[in-house]
Order: sequence, then structure tokens, then C-alpha cells
Amino acid sequence: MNKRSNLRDVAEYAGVSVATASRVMNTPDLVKPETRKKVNAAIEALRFVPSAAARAINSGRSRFVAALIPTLDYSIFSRFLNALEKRLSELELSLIVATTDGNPEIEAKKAKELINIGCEGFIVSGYSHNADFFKLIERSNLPTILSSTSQSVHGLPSIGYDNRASANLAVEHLVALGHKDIAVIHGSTSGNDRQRERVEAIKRNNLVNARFFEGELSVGHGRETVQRVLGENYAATAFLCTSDIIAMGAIFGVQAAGKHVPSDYSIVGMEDISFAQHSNPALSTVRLSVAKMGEECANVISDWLETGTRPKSITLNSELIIRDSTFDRAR
Amino acid sequence: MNKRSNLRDVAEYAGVSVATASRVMNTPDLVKPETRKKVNAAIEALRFVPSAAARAINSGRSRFVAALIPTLDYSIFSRFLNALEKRLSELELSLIVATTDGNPEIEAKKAKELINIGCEGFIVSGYSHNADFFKLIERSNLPTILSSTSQSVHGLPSIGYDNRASANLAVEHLVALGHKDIAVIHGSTSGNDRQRERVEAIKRNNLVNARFFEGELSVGHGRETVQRVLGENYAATAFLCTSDIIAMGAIFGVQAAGKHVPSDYSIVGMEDISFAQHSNPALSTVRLSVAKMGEECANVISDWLETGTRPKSITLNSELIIRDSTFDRAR
DNA sequence: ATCGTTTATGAAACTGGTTTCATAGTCAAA
DNA sequence: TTTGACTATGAAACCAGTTTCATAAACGAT
Repeated sequence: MNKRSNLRDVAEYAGVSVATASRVMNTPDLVKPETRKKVNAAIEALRFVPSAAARAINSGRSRFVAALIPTLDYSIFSRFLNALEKRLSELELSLIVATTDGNPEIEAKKAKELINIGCEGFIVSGYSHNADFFKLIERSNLPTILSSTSQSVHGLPSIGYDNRASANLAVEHLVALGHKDIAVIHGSTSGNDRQRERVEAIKRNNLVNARFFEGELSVGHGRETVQRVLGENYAATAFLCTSDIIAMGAIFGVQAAGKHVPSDYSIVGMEDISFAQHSNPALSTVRLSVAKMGEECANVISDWLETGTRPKSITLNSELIIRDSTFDRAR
Repeated sequence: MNKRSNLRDVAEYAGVSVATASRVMNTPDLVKPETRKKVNAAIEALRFVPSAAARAINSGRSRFVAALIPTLDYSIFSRFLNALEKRLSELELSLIVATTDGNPEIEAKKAKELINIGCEGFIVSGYSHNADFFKLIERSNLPTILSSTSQSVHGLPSIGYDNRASANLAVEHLVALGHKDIAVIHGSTSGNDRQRERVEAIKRNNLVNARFFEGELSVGHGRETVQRVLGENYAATAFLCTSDIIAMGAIFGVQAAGKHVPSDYSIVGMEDISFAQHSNPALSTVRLSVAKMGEECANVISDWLETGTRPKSITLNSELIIRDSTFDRAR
């Protein structure tokens, strides 16, 4: 295995100085065409690939940012990252993905490693993180954006939807349709501030009688919870799910129990996944601007890196999408 | 903005040489505890964070690999990346994600950029890539694994499921149930070798009369195609979908047309997404070892990086999961 | 023919670490 | 008291590039 050739090798092979060889790569206009040709031939012959590290050491920039997210296995995060990566790429930044399983210790540990390998900024989900994490961010002074939330902490800007307002949109929709007894099926609130905010918003609303069912963010949780609830004699008329994936499970659950959506039970979700518009019935939901959030995060962090000035937070609007899974009880 | 401090600053502050400061970071045992304490105090005081680039320039390693995938927006890729990242992280490697939209030119362009920023290896999906890409890989000599396929090209190892065999599993299941006229709903075969392999395998099977419907990999495509097919008087008795997401749409489509799955139409999918086991009816499908693939890719590329020896290909097994969306016509 | 201005190039300094090699200091054994 | 071995440390070389600065050659204008 003959080791990789460097600029010195290229310069020697071409019979020029390293400075000239370097110029051919960066400012070719300053080099006489004839010389340029010789150097390019040397590059070709020696299969020269410049070292990123050496380049980074001079520019002081690695040109990559990291996203710390709980998992890639939820549509909301993968859709977000998809948009984020696309826009970052246009801005000539690369994206490192690190998953945390929603565990703050893992998050802090990975953040530290990422700082060590030279990432220039962070995009994290939610606002609650442990002390180590915040210390790390403060110490390293790296641009950091809180996403999926409109809460800002430690002076860090947030780019996301308002989880309380979004949840309220769903509640108000159900209230407007005449629902009072609502079963709320949600994800774990302990390690997940997005879920917690949504649940809290619903709890605060005193126009409804809500009962809360916590479990994982999965189709199975939605389905099983509905089947359990229908088995008891708890008289809910609607299921408010703080995630579409749970809502889809809820639809399946109601149908499996021989009941009908929406005439027996109304169901609302949150996010607007691709399934929502095609299911039977099509799912009423609160659309979260997930892709927009990805784009904005990319724009804002790029700007932050270029200008060095801390950006303002952005709250993206959520929108109630009324489809066929909710039903007016007054009619 | 006072610029980041470096090892020289630390050494000066602590009243030692850079060499000693460096030792405190890497081989602390060689430094007298007293001196070590002074240096650590300096590190703390100056908020020193070592430069990754400078470190990489010496070790020659950046410790990150890149995944080039069409999109993060398909569950199959995000599940794959989720497992990949998890395992890579355990192996102390970071993951850069680059999406290509399934466009070979974008792929080659991004690969080039990734090489420039110093990534140590690639994991790409499928086996068909353009000449530029292969030239780049050959020239840079970077470890590269083809995933999601069992085809190996240009001497590059593949880690994935056998798309033909997987498709055959689905066809044979339908044949065994007495189906002969099958509508195959699939994704685009032009830019997607995984879809192409599956479709080709089905075409080769002469026990069935298949008609093919191409469209995007989406719930909508499944649903709309089914509704169109049911509108014509094409007498299919089963829908074979080369992706679960299409299959879910197909179920919705059949039900929306007032027909029943599986007694009127059998439906099989491919992948085994989380929806499959919870839908009504639960979806029969061919389970692809997506997570396993992620883990293996991580293991193998790590090994390749450590040992420098090109690994052998791995074919992961697919498994037919029979649930309730397929029906024995003989009964 | 001479002067001033470009243009093209190279030597060397520089980035921020790691590593080698030399040396001063400490301690125990002869 | 001298020798040998070991510990702790620093000077300087090194990695692979970029950039500054000086200089030689080429060119145009007087």
C-alpha cells in the first residue's frame, strides 16, 4: 500500500514549488497556463487528493454541523433532517447525524465527541438538556439552535413550532365539534419536552374533560390504548393523539373494535405524515412545518457561522387540517 | 470575540512547554501530577478545546464515514441510518449523511465534496452509480460499501438483502395461495436498482400473469393505482407491492372502493414497516433486515478502516411474514 | 536604452497539534 | 562517592496544507 501523495510530491513531480502547486488548486488564475498544466498532470499522475485536515487547520473551518436528535426512526425527525441536509448542502455545509435515544447523558457525550472532531455548530431537538450539555455549548461557544420547540433557554435561539399552540388547535377543533370527553393518547413526557408541552396545553384547557394515556410514539400504542379504553366504560367521544403515528393506530383500533371513525369516535393527530391524507378515513391533524423547520435551521446556522451574530428565534406556524376523522356531534 | 486558545497559549499560561501540555492530554501518566494539575488549570482557565483538524493531520484519520442515500424521507433509509449511526457511534465513528435524490450526478458531486472534507469511507445504496463516482472511489481508494443490494460491482463489497429473492418470496406466496393474475405496483425502476431487481424477478416468474404499475414510492401511489385498476375491468386478484408504503395505500384503496382485503383482493408488501402489523388487516409482507443491514455496514466498514483489507459481501436473509392481507383462493 | 509596472514564482513562515530526541534531575545500588 | 537506571521535561522536527513577502522575468511606455 503506497501511501497517499501530498502537495510536496506533486510539486516535486511537476518541478515547481509547493506554493505554486497550492495556487493551482486555489487560485489557478495566478499561475501561467503552461505551469498549471504541468501541475495538473502531476496531480493526475500521483492521484493526489488534498488533505481536508490540513486545509481545515488553515481556514479554521470544518464546514460541518451536527444534528443531535433522539432517533431517526420517527418520521418527524427524518423528514426534518431530510430538509435540513438538502439546504445545508446548498450552503456548502455537511451534516453529521447523532442519535441520542432521548437520553441527555448520551446527548452530552456525543456533543463532546462532536466538538472534538471539529463540528462548527449544533442543531438539537427540544429545549431540555442536561447541565453538562449546556456547559459544553457555552464553553465551546459553538452556534447552537434548539429545534422542534419555540421555547428558548440559556439564550439559545429556537426554531420550531409552538407545541402548546399546536395542541390547542387540536383541542379547540374537538371542542368546536361538541366533544367534551376526550382521551388523550401521547408519548412519554419525561424525556420529551415536545410531548410534555402538548400534554400541558391540553391539561390547561378547562373546556374539556381529558384523560391521559401515556406510552411510546408508535402505531401499536395508539391501537392498543384505544382497544383498552373501549373495553372500559370510559365514555370518551374523541381521541386526541399528540402524534399522527399514534392517531393512525387509534383509527385501526377503533375499526378493529367494530366501531366507526368518525361517527362513533373522532380522532385528531399531530404532524401530518404522508399517511394522513390517504387513510380511511383521512386523518384530521395539526400540520407541523417540519420541512420548513429544516430549511430554516440550515439558513440560520449558516448565517450564524458566517456573521458570528446570534440569530433571533423563529416560531413556525401550525395549521389545522380538517379531514374526515373528526365529526360534528351537533349535526 | 477573543479567538480560541491553542496549546501554545495553554503551555505558556501553565509555564510549561507545548510538548508537556500535549502529554497532559494524551499520555497523562508521563507527567508529574503537580505539573499535570497546573496544565489542567490552564486548560480550564483558557477554555481550551483541542483542534480536530490539527489532531487529524497527525493521525491521518478523521474518524467519520459518509452515507450517500437517495432520501431520508423513506422509512427504509431512515431505519437503516438509525441502526448504522448507533453502531458507528459505538465504534467511535461519526456519520455524515448526504442525500442524493436518487440522482447519480448529485451523488458523484457530493461524494467528491465528502472526500474533500476528509471522510474515511462511504456507504451507498444500491449498485448503480455513474462513472465519475466509481472513478472517484477508485482514485481516493476509500472503503466503500454498497448497501440495500446483494449485487457487487467494481469489486466493491455489498451488504444487503437479495432484492430478487425477496420479490420471489412474495410472488411464490401469492402463487401458493392460488393467485395467477397479479397487479404489481412498484416504484420507479429507472433510477432505482432495488426496485428494478424486484420488478425483474417478478417478470421472470412464468407462473403468474403480472401487469406492472409504476409510480412513486408513496401511500398515494398505492391507493390511486388500486382505484384506477379496480375501475378498469382488469381481473387481478392480488396486488403485489414492492414496498410496504405502497401496500398500505393499496389496502386503503381497496377499502375505499368498497371491496375487502383479503377476501376480494390479496395484498403483499415488502419491508415490514411498523404499520404493517397494526393495520386492518395486518399486512403480509417480506421482511427486509434493515436494522441488521445498518449494524453490519457499521461493523464491516470499521473493520475495513482498521485492517485495510477489503471485506467480503454479506447477503442478509429476507423472511416472508404472513399476516391477514393475503387469502387462500382455494379455500 | 531606461524606468515603472505587471506577472509568475519560490523561500519561508504559519496553522495547531504530536512525536522524537536530548538532557537535566532523582534515586538506588555498588 | 561514583555509576547506572529511570523520570520529567523541553527544543525542535514533523504533519500537509496556505499565505506572505521578496524577487526575477517580461512587458510597455517614455
